[in-house]
Amino acid sequence: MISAQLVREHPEEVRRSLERRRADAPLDLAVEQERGRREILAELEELRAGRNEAGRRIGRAESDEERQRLIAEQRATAERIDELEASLRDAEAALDATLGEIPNVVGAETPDGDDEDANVVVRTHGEARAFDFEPSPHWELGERLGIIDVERAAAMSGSRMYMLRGAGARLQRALIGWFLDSHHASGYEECYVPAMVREEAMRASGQLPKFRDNLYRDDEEDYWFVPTAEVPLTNLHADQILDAEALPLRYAAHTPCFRREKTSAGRDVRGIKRVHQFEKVEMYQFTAPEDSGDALAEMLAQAESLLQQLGLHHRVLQICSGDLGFNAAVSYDLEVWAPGAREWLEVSSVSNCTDFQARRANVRYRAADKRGARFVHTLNGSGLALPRTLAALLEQGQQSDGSVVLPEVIRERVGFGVIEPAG
RNA sequence: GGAGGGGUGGCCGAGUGGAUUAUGGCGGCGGUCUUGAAAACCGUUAGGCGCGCAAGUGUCUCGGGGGUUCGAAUCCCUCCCCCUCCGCCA
Repeated sequence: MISAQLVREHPEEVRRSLERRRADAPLDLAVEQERGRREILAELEELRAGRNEAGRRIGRAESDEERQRLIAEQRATAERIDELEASLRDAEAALDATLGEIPNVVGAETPDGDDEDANVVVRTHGEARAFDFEPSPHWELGERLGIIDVERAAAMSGSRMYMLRGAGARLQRALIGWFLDSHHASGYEECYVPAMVREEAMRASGQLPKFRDNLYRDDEEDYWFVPTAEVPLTNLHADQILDAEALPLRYAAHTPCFRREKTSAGRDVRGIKRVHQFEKVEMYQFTAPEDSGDALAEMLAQAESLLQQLGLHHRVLQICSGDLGFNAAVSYDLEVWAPGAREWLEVSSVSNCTDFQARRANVRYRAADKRGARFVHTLNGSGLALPRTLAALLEQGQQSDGSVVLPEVIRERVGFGVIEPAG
């Protein structure tokens, strides 16, 4: 959520940001609602001050008659205060809802552009391997090797579900452990977190109300299934004031991620690229505002190093203004090459959300020598999403004999170096 | 699932309708004293929103929300969390 203060004092800055995003949002309405809220507040506070003063006099009243007279005087005021309090509640709720429709202010370093075609390839690592045979897509490889079973998963759970078996399941588990160990070694505190959270927590991280359509929830109780570990990690410090010396706080967590994918019906239905349930390791940081730029670069490098060590051909994209996520001011995507499917797969998105998410979650910090509390900056980055990483490993590592050779770095951990075709 | 007890400032803890601008203690910070420190004593000790150039000033916050009342930490409703006991359970 952007601040009401920004809307009031620098609406032109927000307007420019919306133009850069090629997005429409009710900025003018927010400006108007913000002004209306203040008008109500001014009258209300004046009446409250009068009431408090009258209360003191009533308490000190020497005779019962005087007390009754003073009380009678207050009746009309009390009614007006009730009215104004109701108006204020409505006005604040309306303003909050309107502000909730406005995306984060685009970062200065984010390149301008209409849509994903304008994203900038910052760098590419490795080269597409030359095959002396026709490389297969991962869904064919997975089935042939007996390690991805879409059919049996669909039988029990429907489309966009999959299961891993044998070497596939073992490889995924090894990767998750290795990712977490890498982040731990780089100073990220490993966390095991709830994958089900309250509605309030979904609001704090900004999933609600805007992205309701993509979330699963329990039918009877107030539990929502997280679409990413970003949700619980954001909430880790919700409503707290942190010590400046404690920043940056860096966390990593592995969770299942649940997504309805309602808005992408029909897209990416083959394979395990877009599914309702998948595993992901997520990195997260809370930083002082002045440090979030460096933290973004560090987090991006951390995610990239995993792909480099895995020897996967990949590229780094800087997301342009028109393709930027709602919460983000600056984002980079990491895409790995899938030679069988002949497409780039997004395995990580690393974003600086500045104070946008921190304001919703109410995460602040206080510098030792300064008064007051300011919102922290939050950053999140996948490190990494498992199904697509797995798909790229299979497609890039496939051999003419149908086997898949695994990268050196993961062999000891997974316990084998080659996945052989099933008998 | 059943029965009961709780939630007050950084921490502990008093307060059960008005003089509370939340008693008191601990901790933190500043000061007096001291060669220095301790002790003692004195002072200070949050956040949000509004008005104001500022100094200030008003208002809200006693787990969250709503209500009763001229007035709520205090009474009522509701939700959340913690603790004890019983049942069930990996």
